[in-house]
Amino acid sequence: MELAGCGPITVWRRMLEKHADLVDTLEAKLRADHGLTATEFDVLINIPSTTTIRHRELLHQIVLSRSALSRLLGRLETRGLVTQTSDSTDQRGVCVELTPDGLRLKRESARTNADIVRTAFAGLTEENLSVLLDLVDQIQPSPAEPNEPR
Amino acid sequence: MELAGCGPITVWRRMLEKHADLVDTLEAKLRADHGLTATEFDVLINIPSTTTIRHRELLHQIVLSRSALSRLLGRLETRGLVTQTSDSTDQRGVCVELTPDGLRLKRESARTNADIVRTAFAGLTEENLSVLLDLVDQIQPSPAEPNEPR
DNA sequence: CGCAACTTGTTGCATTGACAACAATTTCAT
DNA sequence: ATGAAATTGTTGTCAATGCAACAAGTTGCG
Repeated sequence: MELAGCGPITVWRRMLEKHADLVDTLEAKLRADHGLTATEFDVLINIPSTTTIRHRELLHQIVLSRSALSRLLGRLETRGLVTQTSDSTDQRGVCVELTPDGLRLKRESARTNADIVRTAFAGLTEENLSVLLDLVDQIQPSPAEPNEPR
Repeated sequence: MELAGCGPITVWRRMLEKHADLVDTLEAKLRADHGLTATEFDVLINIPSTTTIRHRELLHQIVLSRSALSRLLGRLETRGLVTQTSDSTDQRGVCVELTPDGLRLKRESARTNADIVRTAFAGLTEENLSVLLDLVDQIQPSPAEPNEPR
């Protein structure tokens, strides 16, 4: 039997709630202040400021299908936030680069994001943060076993 | 300046990663073992086992638009997991009830879900869980201020 | 009563995402 | 070299979601 409110399921549920709350707050602010969805923000943040990056690389850093990324970058290009050029060393590849507008938006939205996160965590001391990080690291999801014994 | 790897942004990023990992694991298993999406699972879990519930009530407990809930319940009904009947005391309302199949699926999927969560948290002691819960509760997202000073 | 305002659920429409199929290119084994 | 296999990105198609508009029912104020 588990102590009142301290079983893993309870903790997980609470984490889910907090996660949803904070993500909602972040998405609302990014949308309102910068016209960005969470996914667009993630992509923007992962495009280097001073060089290009290939779709392939971006895919490793964010959670999105290739097709979704492809179309999302198309939208960003239409909005003038990035440019896409063929990789000269590998004709299959597409290099993405921030435009000046895109770079500005990246910086501004990153600041917005960081401000909100800092505010949310404002009640925790350095020590708290350190302990929290340590505990979170001890959560170990089994990595979705790919074995399907047919 | 923040200590190496202990700023709120770092902690938040790590929490995002763990969250995504665990959610992925849960979704994969629910899908594979029970043919349920995460949303369907959430809905199923929130339908009482021995009585009916109205759409309105369900909406308070899960994160979904009315239209999405309406259609999702339609799907569950088609699959024979729930029945929907008009509320006799309020003709606007729709009462949802689990079928025997739905009840069984609710129980089985809840067990699957709990097993995975428990496994993921297996490395944490009771004390750890308690501390983690406490720290998580101290995270306070500003509730997406609804003031739009036009 | 009687009509306006609210509540509740459904439907039309647009957006976004994943998966599968595809085309173009590169890599690798022979 | 040469053809098979792998990589990379795009496009077709479909499922799921949210918003707006709507229909039906309820409530409340006069």
